[in-house]
Amino acid sequence: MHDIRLLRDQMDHLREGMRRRGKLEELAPVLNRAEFLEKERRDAIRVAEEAQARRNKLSQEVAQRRRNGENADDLVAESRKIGDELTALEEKRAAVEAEVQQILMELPNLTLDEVPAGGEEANTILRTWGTPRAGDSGIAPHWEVGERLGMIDLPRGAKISGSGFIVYRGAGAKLVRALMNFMIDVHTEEHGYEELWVPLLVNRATLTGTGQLPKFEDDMYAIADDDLFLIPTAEVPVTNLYRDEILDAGELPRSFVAFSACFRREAGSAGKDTRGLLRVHEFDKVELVRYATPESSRDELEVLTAHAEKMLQLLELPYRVLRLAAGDTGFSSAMTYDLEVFAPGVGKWLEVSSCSVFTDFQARRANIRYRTAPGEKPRFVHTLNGSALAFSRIIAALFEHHQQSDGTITVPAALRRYLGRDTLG
RNA sequence: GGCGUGGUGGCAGAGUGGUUGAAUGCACCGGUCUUGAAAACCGGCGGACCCGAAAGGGUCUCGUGAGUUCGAAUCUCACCCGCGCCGCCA
Repeated sequence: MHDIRLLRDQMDHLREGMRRRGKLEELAPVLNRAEFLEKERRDAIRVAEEAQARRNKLSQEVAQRRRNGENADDLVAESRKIGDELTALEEKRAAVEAEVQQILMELPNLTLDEVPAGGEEANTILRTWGTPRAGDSGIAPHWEVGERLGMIDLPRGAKISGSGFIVYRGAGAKLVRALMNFMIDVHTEEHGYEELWVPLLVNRATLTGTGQLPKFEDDMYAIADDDLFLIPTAEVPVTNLYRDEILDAGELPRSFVAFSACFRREAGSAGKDTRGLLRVHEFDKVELVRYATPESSRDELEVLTAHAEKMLQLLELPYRVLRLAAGDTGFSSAMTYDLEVFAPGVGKWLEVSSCSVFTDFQARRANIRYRTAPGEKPRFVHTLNGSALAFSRIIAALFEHHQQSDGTITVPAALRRYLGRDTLG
């Protein structure tokens, strides 16, 4: 969420930000409305507070007179009149505030200056690591390998839950467990992250904090009876860990790693990547989250991204790093790098990580602050997160990139001790 | 799920309708003292918002939201959360 003060003195900045995301046309009327409402809001506050101040004074005089045994009926009558005024003023203030708040909650974050304007076509490849295998060299797609080797069972996943739900079995199931331990171990032991294990069901306040609500309710699985939602990513519970708290400057930066299942309805994506493991409703992921100061957050994005890249290097999977253009950058993010790994069986680059800095956008929503020094005013922290990594697509890439001509799969060295073998199949 | 009980500032803990944003203690910050530190003493010390160039002034905030009242931390109702016991349960 943006600072409401932007509506007073930085409307141009706000409009420019929306333009870079390609949303100005859509949002211009909303921005104008918000600018007007913010003026109304402050006006209503001022008038109401003046009335309240008058009433408070009268109440004290009433108390004073009563103590002296004097009559105060006239003051009481006047005070009551102010009370009626206040009720009306409050109503107006609440209505205006609710509307401006609603608008503010649904405006995407401003991207950093270095983020190019434009949509997906304006994304740029920053660097590539490793050598992708040719996509036409007879490499079987991961679902064929997985089924042939008895490691994934898509028909039964569909039977149990529906399409887009996977059953891993045998060495495939163990691979999931191995990936989890491997990734968490590297991040805790080599990158200094604190390990967390978090709830998969969260409440509305939590989802509002990270930006999924109110705008993206339809993208999530909901438990209506309890007003809870299945998390789309561990970012949600982890970032909200310190919601409504004030940290000491000495505690920053803080970094957390958490494994979780992730649930996505993928509303509106019917027909895309329907085969195999590429786009599913439930997948597993190891997520990194960092809390940083505003001064360091930009640099921390590089650190975070390097940590995610490290995992791909250890898994010996060729990948490329994309700088997303403003229009392709997520709602809450100010700048995002996507990591894409090449899967030669399907001949596609697969997004396996998205590393973002959110500036104070999430922190303001979630009210996560820190104090630079004792006695100083609290400031909002900056939050970052990135997948490191998303399992199902990584498994697809492992099955395809490390596929041998005899149909077996070579296990990357770093993963062998977790899996207990160096070949699958 | 049932019954009971409780939610006050960073923590502990007073306060049951009127100068209470809130005693007191601890913690924290500044100062005096000290070679230095500790102790002692003095002072300060929640957050959000509005007006203002600033100085400063004002409003809100005692789990959340409604209500009673001229006036609510204090009274009423609903909800949320904690704790205890019972029930159920991986």
